[in-house]
Amino acid sequence: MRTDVLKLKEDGRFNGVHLTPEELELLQHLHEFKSIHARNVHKYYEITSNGRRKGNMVTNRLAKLVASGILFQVNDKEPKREIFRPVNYAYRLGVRGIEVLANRGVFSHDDIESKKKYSYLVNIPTLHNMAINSLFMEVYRLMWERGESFALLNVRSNRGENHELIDSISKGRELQPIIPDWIYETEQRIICLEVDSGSQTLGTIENKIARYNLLANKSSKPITVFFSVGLLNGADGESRSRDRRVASIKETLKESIEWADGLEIIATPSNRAPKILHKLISRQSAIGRLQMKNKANQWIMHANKNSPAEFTFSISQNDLVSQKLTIEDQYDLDLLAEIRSPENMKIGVLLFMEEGSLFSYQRARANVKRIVTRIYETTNASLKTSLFLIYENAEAAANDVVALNPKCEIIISSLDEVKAPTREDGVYRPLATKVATPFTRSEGNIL
DNA sequence: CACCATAGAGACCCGTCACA
DNA sequence: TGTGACGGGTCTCTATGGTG
Repeated sequence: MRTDVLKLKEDGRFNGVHLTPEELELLQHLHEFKSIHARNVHKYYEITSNGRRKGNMVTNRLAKLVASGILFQVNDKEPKREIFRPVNYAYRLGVRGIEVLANRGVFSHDDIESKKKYSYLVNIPTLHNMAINSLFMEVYRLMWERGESFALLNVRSNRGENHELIDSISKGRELQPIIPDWIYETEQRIICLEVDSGSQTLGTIENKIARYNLLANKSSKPITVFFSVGLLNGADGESRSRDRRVASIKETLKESIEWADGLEIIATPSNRAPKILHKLISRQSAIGRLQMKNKANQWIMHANKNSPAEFTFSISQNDLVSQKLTIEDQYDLDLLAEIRSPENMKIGVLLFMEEGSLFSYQRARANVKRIVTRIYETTNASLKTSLFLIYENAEAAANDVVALNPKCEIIISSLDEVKAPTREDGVYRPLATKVATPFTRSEGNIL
């Protein structure tokens, strides 16, 4: 017998109903989102039932909640329409749902009447809002699978305009107010979500980032701006243009930009957004420069240990290269490696990369330029120097959009791959996925 | 009189089906 | 995805009557 359900009685207007804790939480999300597309409500039930409830079972349950006044169903049916069009359904809080939340202290009892009065204005979510909500649900799924919750992680999830940071800035009038599509606030950072359908000009994006930069200067907590590009989550037809859009957002930022302390910018295609966002939400602290150097060092060690004897990977002792390429600024490389085989030798400029990170991208871009201008153009060509972009895992390495022109050799690798470098056939392949053109990659030898 | 055990009625839950 | 209908199963409420 469940003792954690909230029991509501039949009251003349509405049927009685028992609400589970998960359903009460759903009501809170519904309060924040104002309305949620039926598809996403179904997703929520599927997640919280560990996949047991789906399809009609959920529909039935929702009908129950509607009959008991907890939810209200909205749709975009049109009375007379000859052309068939699938009907969209969405749910918002019903009158009793509003009362339940007030009783639980989500908002004050004084607000009940106005909320009831204006709830009819809430309609089917727009595509844009649906995308924000879909992303929310996918992050929720990842959290659920790991036994996490917003409460446990101490994360607040809010509509952008409801956040006091945005409030205080708008009041001061020092800034044209900027309202994120959504805000996730963790103990460590404030994540401002921007869902990008590609309709804004790059100038607008640039302007937005500039304002976030100012905002970050005023905020006591580090700010992460998260661009999720694309409205449809799984659709592949979209993916090519999505990658290009991500690339141009990343390219927007000039190298000379002065980053505010604690400002971090992420740009990613929407299909990768849930994983990256979840990592940001659940991760306790950001990766600092020392850790990046450490990761690069790990890569060298694992690569050396797991490669056949004729290959050696070591930290470079070459002073000449080191003097030319090590520049102590924000784009500085993590480590210089030396890779040797009996016949060959190559210098690797190692950067630890985080998927989606604009900062990582800028470092990569700056280091390509450094290799070209400081090595290729000023020393004799016998010294081969390549840029190595090292990711935490193979998935991140494969999916990050790094649309660079390979003016020098750019090799994509990951810690995963050097930890377990042999494939099924037992043949060691020096892992070398190379950037062929900004949007294509090829396989090749490491030397 | 306060308290407890019990049993039946009704409320609610869940999954399934056909069909729109 | 939705609606409406079905039916078995569980839980809750309440009336009733016995007991110390």
